[in-house]
Amino acid sequence: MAGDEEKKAAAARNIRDRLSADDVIYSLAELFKVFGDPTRAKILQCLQIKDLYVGELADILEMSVSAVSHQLRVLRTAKLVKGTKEGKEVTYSLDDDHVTKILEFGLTHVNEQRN
Amino acid sequence: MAGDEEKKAAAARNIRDRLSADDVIYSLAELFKVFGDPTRAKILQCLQIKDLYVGELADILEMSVSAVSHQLRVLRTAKLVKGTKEGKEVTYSLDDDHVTKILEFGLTHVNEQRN
DNA sequence: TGAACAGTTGAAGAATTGTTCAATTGACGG
DNA sequence: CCGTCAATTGAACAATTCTTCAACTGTTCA
Repeated sequence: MAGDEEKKAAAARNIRDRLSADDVIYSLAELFKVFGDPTRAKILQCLQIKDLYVGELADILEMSVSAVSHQLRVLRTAKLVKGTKEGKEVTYSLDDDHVTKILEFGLTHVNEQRN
Repeated sequence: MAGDEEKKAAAARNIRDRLSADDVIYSLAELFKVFGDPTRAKILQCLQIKDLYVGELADILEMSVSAVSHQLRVLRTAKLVKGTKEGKEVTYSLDDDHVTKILEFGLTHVNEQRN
């Protein structure tokens, strides 16, 4: 059949047009990528409990201050946390209402998966 | 002060003990990592619309069948999609109630961030 | 001023990731 | 059985990621 390829292409276009715009998808993936690292997930969990400064986070996670700081930069760039300088220390806190919900949701999923 | 270091360590331990167990955190990060790639996010969105077989997905995403298949393997491993062989074709569908909600949630977040 | 401390930054290296290409498996029709 | 089509797989490669180390900025306090 001759128009077969065209039909397939039209069907593909139909679905493709219903997806989110490319830049939205990229932002979405970017967001999830930030959550997709154990260190960052832990940092976010810590900050759910209370605001903390970098040295404290390093102690809790048993990691170098430098490593923690690098990850905090990623979280800052994603606007998920913010740091405010207080004297020598920089205290970090969650900067986004969604963080808690997203983590919660993921945890629910993971726990259910575990049965 | 001598007991200062000990106090800090105790405080750190206190917070650390309230975090999710390490393997839970790892699973959590692993889950988000799967969502953290544009191609996979698109595949999931496609399968939200309707079940599709590999060739169709390749057409929609304008990618090679091989590339799509590799990503489907990742999604399968994460138990987010499942494939069922029907003749020569393998039809894929979402295998998890949470997928839609997680994507939805992420999209809401991304859209709000955009203002 | 300068020593000590908190944090950030950049370069470097190992490890992981996503795509491509070629080879392979498995199902179907002649 | 053979050729074809759909899909999976493994090796290879470039690109990205995460941690470490060393150097640096900036603040405090003596």
